Amino acid sequence: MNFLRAKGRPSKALVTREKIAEAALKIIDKQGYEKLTMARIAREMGVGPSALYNHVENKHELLILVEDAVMAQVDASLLDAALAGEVSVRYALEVWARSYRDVFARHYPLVEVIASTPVSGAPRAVKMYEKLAEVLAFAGVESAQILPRIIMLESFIYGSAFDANAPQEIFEIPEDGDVEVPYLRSARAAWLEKLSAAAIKEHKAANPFAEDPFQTGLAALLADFLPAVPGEQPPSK
Amino acid sequence: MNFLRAKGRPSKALVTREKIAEAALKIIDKQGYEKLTMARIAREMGVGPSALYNHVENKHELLILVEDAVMAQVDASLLDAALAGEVSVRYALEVWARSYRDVFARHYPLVEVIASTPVSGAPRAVKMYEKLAEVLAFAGVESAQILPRIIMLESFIYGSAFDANAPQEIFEIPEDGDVEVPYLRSARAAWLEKLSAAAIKEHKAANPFAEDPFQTGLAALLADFLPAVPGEQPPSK
DNA sequence: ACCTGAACACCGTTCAAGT
DNA sequence: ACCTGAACACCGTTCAAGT
Repeated sequence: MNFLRAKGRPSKALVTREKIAEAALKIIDKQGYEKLTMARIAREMGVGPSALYNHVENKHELLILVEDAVMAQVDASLLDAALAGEVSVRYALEVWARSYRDVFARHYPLVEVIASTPVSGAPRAVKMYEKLAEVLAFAGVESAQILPRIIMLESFIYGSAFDANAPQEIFEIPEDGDVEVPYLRSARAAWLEKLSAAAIKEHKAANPFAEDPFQTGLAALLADFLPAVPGEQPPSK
Repeated sequence: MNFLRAKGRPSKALVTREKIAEAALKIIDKQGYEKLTMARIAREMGVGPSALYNHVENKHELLILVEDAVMAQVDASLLDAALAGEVSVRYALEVWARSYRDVFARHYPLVEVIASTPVSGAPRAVKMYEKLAEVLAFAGVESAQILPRIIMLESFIYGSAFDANAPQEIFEIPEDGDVEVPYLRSARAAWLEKLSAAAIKEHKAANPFAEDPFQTGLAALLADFLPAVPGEQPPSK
């Protein structure tokens, strides 16, 4: 692979777990997840593919490394602000959730990894969950309810990350179809008309159709376990 | 591959799209998604792998076939009952959503396929969406709100399907870790204690921890856009 | 301990040849 | 139109050899 380096152990380690995550993220950003192969990651680092196996057990473990790095991109700064009493818990969780969804919309192949792997392998993910648990406790959520509320929010966020990646035409039905779908067709037309007026041109998410479902759902889930804040305006619908 | 059959076109087609989906589901049920390869599907049908390419463009298109077959396993019978006025829309959607989640918890690798592929390629999925749109219209949801409410529910269902597959120990943190996570640890302990009393032994879902987040979240999302039914008891928390 | 380089058992997919 | 069978360009992973 590398024609300049002799065989055998180099005087200084060429590969580290941090450098692997870094190289992987570079490839993901530039070429996408389909191109994320052991060979490409190794090439990006200037070593042979087998060199990676001195630092990770297999590709799944490598993806956990990437997951943890991606987790650190989530904006959890308002969670601290909420603990300091500077913003409401409701608002802090809304901003956090939106950032979480946006980050994993770009990295949706990792959702399966996070959802199926013990968090303990991803220290920065653990840190985020710890902060979240603290915020919910601070907000008065009873102890046994903290984890199920976090999981509830996360489930919605993960699903919404997928939805944000959906093509705009996902609910488009060709006219010539042999089945009649009048309700679906008119529902889509009505929504499209409403959207084209406002949200499409600003398209906050990748998919403008993803905005309302996420915003409305998030507000409903938060309202369910957070006490209403007096003087705060209710989420606009 | 098959040593008994001569080359060339057989008198009767050996492969059809229906048979492909059938063979794929058989493999998924018995060996799981990791083992779902073109070669194995072909082998199950007694043909060579390349024979499949006369019926599907590529593996992704094959997965859409599977998706559509799996969609048909979702229990949508109560949606009809709701339209007939036999049960409340709320209850019908709850049963539908639970079935949907259970089915795709078993088939979570398909979630990415559904979420990223136009529904028009999956006729049975279209049928389900049409029925859903009709039910929401029947319940008085305004036209432009029907599709965003469906997507909102679906996002939560997909995320919950992943969560149902999570290992029980996903939030377990080893004692010897170098980071302190007191809030997360006590939140987990409190929930575990509450759960072990009741839900663990009956474990409706694969993962008993998935039950409360799903039930509570679903109720909150439904309550947000369905008018309260007088005389119906509110969802127990 | 940590690299190289060859090798292995698979993947999905293509395509000429055949009826 | 629809199959076979050989082939291709990859995959992730293993392991002896080397320092």
